[in-house]
Amino acid sequence: MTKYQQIVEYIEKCIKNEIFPKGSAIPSEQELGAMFQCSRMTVRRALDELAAEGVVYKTKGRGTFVSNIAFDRLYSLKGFSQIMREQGIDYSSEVLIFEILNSSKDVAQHLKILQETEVYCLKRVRKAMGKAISIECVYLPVQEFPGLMDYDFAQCSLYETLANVYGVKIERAVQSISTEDIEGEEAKILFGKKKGVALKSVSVGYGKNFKPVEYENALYNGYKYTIDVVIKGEN
Amino acid sequence: MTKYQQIVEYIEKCIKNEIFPKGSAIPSEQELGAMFQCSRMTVRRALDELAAEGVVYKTKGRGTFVSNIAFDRLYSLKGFSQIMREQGIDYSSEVLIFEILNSSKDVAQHLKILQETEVYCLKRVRKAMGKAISIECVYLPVQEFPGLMDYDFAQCSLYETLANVYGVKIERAVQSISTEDIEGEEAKILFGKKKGVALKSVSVGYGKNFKPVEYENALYNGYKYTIDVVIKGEN
DNA sequence: TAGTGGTCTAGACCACTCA
DNA sequence: GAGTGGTCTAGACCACTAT
Repeated sequence: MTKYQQIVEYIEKCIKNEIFPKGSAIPSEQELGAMFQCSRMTVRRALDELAAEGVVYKTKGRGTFVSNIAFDRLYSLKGFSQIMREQGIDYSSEVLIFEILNSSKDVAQHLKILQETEVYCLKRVRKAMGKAISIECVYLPVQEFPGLMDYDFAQCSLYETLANVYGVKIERAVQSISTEDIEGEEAKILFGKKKGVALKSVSVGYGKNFKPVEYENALYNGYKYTIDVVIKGEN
Repeated sequence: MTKYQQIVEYIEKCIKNEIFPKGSAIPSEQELGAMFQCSRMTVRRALDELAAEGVVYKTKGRGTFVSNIAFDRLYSLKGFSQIMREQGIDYSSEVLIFEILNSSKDVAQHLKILQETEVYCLKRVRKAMGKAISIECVYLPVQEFPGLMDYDFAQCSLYETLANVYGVKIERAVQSISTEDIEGEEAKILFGKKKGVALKSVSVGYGKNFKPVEYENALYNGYKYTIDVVIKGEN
């Protein structure tokens, strides 16, 4: 573990234990440098990281202060399983479709691949406490993830499988949210009715080299579920 | 302008002019240091900023490369006026309510102020090309923004007024998106019907010291309008 | 083996805030 | 005027990638 990571951890711990209470000043860069026997640049590296996360904020000429709000480190980009597990919610997934097909124009465009290229199509119903929350359909290029069909995604987390088995982590995603009239099977699953208005999310997840990894199309019961987002400004 | 900002600008310009094409390696940190007559640390400061924005990505032992996707620098956090202007869309706003009232419990909690504290309530209809897109209701503490009633927010951008007049910039926001049944006046404005299902956005904007600045409650016609979001991972 | 980015040092000068 | 964060230097060693 590097020195600046140690400093980050130390400060996070102090904030959590309220040794550095919310709104208070933390030790100056010089003091921290003395504490950790390191140069000021190393301390700055740590503080800049904490400032980018919103844990602290800096004011020139005054000092560095603990933020009054604790944002989640990464609000979304977690995947359903992780979010549910963290919140201690009893969840499950039901696989409706898992197959290989030739990509449509829409899917190909979003994944930046040629039309008719083979893609996995994984359609699942997400449930929390036994009730359907969303119907989610994910497309991934077969070429990038050979052997994905061996996994049972009623049990496995897709995000975790991509990360652990293929070493691919979603670094960034672009999501568009709208409403959509739905009926038939989907309406029945989400609302228990013949027709309804769903919260629709279309998103593309990008990997390390900013190459599209997954294209996802999800319908939520927007009366029971909200999509939460943290939006960050410059810096 | 600082040196690292000059380097950032130079690289952004080269990428835009395709002097550094997408996917290609940009000059190494040493080379850039020689070009700009500066130390490697200064170059790194510039490259780290570009990497955080997703403009370039770095790989240890290989080099720094131009990303294949260009994300907007700040996707949201712009406010309605700015987004519309950037996209060249003809827009307008109609003020339904602009008054000072004592904050409800809900508003007080989100703004982290005492209940019954005076807040501005600004309710506007947002229109693009003459058609209503959203009904937006913003609450701001009166104490922080004395004299706000002097402005006509049918014409002025709220975000720009906060920034230019009061020096307050929204640095971060948390937004929750869901669906909501609406009827009466609101349904008539958004859908031209007696009833409808709207895309509902509840958000809190935070300023420099992560103090809540504004609490906003908006209803969108989710059939005509989508909420777009960029979600970033760690780093 | 040569080149790259990742980490780190021990200084320096500046603009800013606050008493 | 003392202290703070913002910027910058001119080196250093390391782990990693490529050939």
